[in-house]
Amino acid sequence: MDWRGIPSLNSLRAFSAVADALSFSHAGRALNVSHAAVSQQVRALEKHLGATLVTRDGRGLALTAEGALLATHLEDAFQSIRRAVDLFAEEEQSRPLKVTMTPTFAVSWLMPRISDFRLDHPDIELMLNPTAEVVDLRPGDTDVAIRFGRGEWAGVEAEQLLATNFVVVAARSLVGDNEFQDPESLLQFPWLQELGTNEVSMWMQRQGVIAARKLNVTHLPGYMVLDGLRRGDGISATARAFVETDIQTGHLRVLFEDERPGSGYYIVTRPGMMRPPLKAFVSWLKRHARFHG
Amino acid sequence: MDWRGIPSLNSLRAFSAVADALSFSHAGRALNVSHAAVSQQVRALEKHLGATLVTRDGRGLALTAEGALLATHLEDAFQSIRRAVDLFAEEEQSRPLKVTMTPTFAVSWLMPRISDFRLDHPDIELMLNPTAEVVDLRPGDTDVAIRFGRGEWAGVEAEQLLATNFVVVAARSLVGDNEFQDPESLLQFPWLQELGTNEVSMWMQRQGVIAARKLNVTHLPGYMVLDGLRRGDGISATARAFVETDIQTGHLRVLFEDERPGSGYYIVTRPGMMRPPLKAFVSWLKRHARFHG
DNA sequence: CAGATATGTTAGATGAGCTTTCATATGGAC
DNA sequence: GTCCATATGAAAGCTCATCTAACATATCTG
Repeated sequence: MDWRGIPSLNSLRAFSAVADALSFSHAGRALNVSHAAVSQQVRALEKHLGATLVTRDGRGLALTAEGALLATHLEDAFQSIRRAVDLFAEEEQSRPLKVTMTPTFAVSWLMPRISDFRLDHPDIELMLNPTAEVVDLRPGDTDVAIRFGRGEWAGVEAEQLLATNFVVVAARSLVGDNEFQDPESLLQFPWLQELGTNEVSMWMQRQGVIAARKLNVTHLPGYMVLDGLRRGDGISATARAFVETDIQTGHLRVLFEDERPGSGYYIVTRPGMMRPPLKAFVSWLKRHARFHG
Repeated sequence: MDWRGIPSLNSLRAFSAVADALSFSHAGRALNVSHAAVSQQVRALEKHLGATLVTRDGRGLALTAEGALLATHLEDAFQSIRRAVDLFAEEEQSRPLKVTMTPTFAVSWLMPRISDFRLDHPDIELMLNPTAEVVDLRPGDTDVAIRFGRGEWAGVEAEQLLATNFVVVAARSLVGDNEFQDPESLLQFPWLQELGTNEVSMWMQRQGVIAARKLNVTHLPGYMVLDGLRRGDGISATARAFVETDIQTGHLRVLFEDERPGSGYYIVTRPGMMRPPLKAFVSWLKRHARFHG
């Protein structure tokens, strides 16, 4: 595209509005400027093109033959722009909002609240992708991820949604009331872990327990881990917030707790502008985190 | 057309240029601005639309899916504008230049010089309309008129091309060497006058000679009047400049001369901008009036 | 690693485009 | 005709959108 020789777009717009309204005053109102502004723009355009586009006869205007010619083509062009922008906005508005998160978060936090969001924003189509995999936030693909961590990811924006520690918990029915000083002493019990993750063995390694191979781990879909944990099928590691109630009632026991500052679930988005549905979702998340813990 | 909600046209243009060049720097060069200007415009557009349009990765850019969508439609729209402007300019350039003038002026002044104009501007198509009728300068129709008078016409622009008095002349062979003190004494001679005009009787009335009906007038096409005058077929009234040579040689005699300030031939155009071919013609006229009288 | 070539970001300059104001022109109501 | 409502025209001056300048940073190439 060669941009040379094209008159100021604003003057073209002004003229197009004038051709439409056949009045500087009306055109000015349509463009939200004064009649004088429109008049000046049109005169500038006439000067640029070296031709008379409108004839002024006192009150009222008329297009010259040349003006009419230019106007018809310009009208098409500006309507193309209109359409382009409208189409874009519509696309932005209606494209489903893709959210990814861990299955545990989905089951324990998001699903119980999600109908409220659908009620608030019936026009926003949600696509939830609960998966243990860390999904790329590619533009045009996933809009937002909810991840556990300390908010220290490069190249993305992270805002804490839920502050909670990472805990190793088990049903009292499984481990009784014994005190466990040493993580190694937990190797005697069966463990539950989400398919495709290895948080347990990583935690063990962090604690200095090397014998990961000795672990008796049952891998199962993420949404089943908490149920198994409560039933006493095994020990597991999870965010404390999701089992807080069970801990309070004494049904579950906290065996070890990672107390690292900043631990919790984060809203992770691409840097830059958020499209309206994403904005709505993020602010809904934050509102619910404040009110309902 | 509803103009609300459309982002700044300049930012749309900047983005379109970026989408085309896939580089702020190149786009800036194409738009004749700095890379920073383009960058800012695009960022403003992203803010307005609430979406990320381009991803910056160090050196080089890439459009997001949304950006690509918008860009394709915008490209069409801006090319429409391009076409509209180009078409207009072409039309302006190639539409024949319509000129009207009196037949006398055409024969005596314009035709002897016109081939020079065609040589200078072979691309400009000329349409000459030599007629006694006073033609309206309607936009899109007649571009310029050459009229005799004193430059006092309302609603048009008039610039003197040729200063010359209005004279009543006759061949010496017709009227001899007698002195004529009184216009009335000329009634004895035959008169020549252009078809469709009555300048002679109007001149008579201005001189206080009422008996217009007594005039012996031969009406003939304008381009034949001067020839008849020189042959001695009758007295006529005309602009002095066209018969100056005959007067100098003594072949024609000036019987009366209207010495009113400002008398002459005028270039008469519509107020406002002149399209390029008109500009070229007018300046050619003035150049030749200066050099060749 | 140095050099060339991108983009990012900010502060500050500039001018396109605007509003304001007053003058003028026109048409309709009376 | 006069008055009033509603146009455009022209000029002065303001202001904010837009640009440049300058420097920092990132990436590819030789």
